[in-house]
Amino acid sequence: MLTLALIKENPEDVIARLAVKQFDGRAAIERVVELDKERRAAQTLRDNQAAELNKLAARIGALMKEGKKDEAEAVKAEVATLKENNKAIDEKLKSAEDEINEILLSVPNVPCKMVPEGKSAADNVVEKTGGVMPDLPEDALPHWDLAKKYNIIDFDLGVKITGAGFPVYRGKGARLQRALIQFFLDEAGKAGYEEIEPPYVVNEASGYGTGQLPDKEGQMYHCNLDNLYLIPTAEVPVTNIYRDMILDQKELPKKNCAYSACFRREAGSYGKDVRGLNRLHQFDKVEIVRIEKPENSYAALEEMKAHVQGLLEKLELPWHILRLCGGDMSFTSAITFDFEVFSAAQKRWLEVSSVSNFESYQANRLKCRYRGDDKKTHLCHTLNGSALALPRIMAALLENNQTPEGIKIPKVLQKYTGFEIID
RNA sequence: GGAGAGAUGGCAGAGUGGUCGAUUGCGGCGGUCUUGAAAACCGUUGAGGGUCACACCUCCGGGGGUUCGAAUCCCUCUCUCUCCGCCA
Repeated sequence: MLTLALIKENPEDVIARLAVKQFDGRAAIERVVELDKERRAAQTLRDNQAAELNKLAARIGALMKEGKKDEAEAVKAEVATLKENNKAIDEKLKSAEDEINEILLSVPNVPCKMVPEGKSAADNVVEKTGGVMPDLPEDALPHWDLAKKYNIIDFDLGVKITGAGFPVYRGKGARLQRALIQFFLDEAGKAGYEEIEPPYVVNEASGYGTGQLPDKEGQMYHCNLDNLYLIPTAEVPVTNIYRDMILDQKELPKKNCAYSACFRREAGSYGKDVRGLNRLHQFDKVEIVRIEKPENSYAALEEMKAHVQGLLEKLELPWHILRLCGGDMSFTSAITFDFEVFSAAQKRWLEVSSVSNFESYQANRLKCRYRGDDKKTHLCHTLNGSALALPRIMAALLENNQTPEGIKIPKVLQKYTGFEIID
């Protein structure tokens, strides 16, 4: 959530920046500023009364020791009236605090200055393009047909076992999945990211920490009996490693990577977007997560983008980078770059990575701080990115590399797959 | 699933109603000594709110209660650990 300090410092600027995200925050921000004034006034009052009560209590203690019971009783009466007054102030204080908190949880992160205006995905800006477009014949097959032809992914079997969106990979398909995971983890390791194997199920506190709760509650699978959530991304458990921590600045940056299966309910999805591997309820992903000092977070973001770009180049896929416009960004992000690859038989760009800087928005919820040169605590910046999500990479690889002989495996993966072609 | 124990500052671990925000040890930081380091010794070291800065206030798993006064007593919830059972 946003910090009160940022809001108080320049409410109009916050409102203006929220507008870039197509969020009308005027009422909320103005209310928070007002409530904060009320809260502080009430707090001062209450603190003073508490100080008074503390003194009286100490005096009663002293009087009791001296055996002056009557005097003590008189002071007790005084305390009783003071306490009556406190109740009203306490309630006011608590309701102001609660309301501030509630509002702050409902206000998204402000986009940074580099985020372009825009309402929807149509307004995203293509920032960079690379790779070579494959030249496929007219009768090239989409990946769901290829999956069937070579018997490497069975969607119907997944429906039988679980439901739509839970494909079964088999044979060389399963092997290719494992190869991709291994390749992505190895590359992240080489780039200095410590590998983590996190739990795939998290508690409520972790859901709040990274911002999935309360606003995206319906997107996560929930185990009612234990009140635990299936992770929609490894970002959640990995970032929550740093919840409620004060790091020494010497420990920063923290660079972690993690493979995990990801579970998403994708409520409300429909149509051609969900065909084949394009949108699943369970998929595999390698995620990179960084905890940074604020002054370094944008340099870190560029490093992460370069890392993802490098992966796509090694996989020899045609790619481009989108700078998301305000209206298409997620709730918690300050800036997001999406990487898409071109899936040549579908003739579509598919999102395979999303790299974001959350600045202090997540850190504020996580209470992830570091101690600076001034010996004081400051909020860290958190960042994460997919490096990479598997299904759409798989889709593009299958479609783009299809030949009459079979599907060619990119060179860089061959040592992981142990085969050069799926036939 | 059954039985028991526990939750205190970065960690370990005292503290059972009145200067306890908390003894002590380790760790961290600063210093003395040393060519340097280690050892030893001295000092310092929780977080949040509040203030220009102090003062002051809150926090000993969460919530509620008793009391003039609670880390300490009561209720409740959550979590952790140990043993038994089941099991990869």
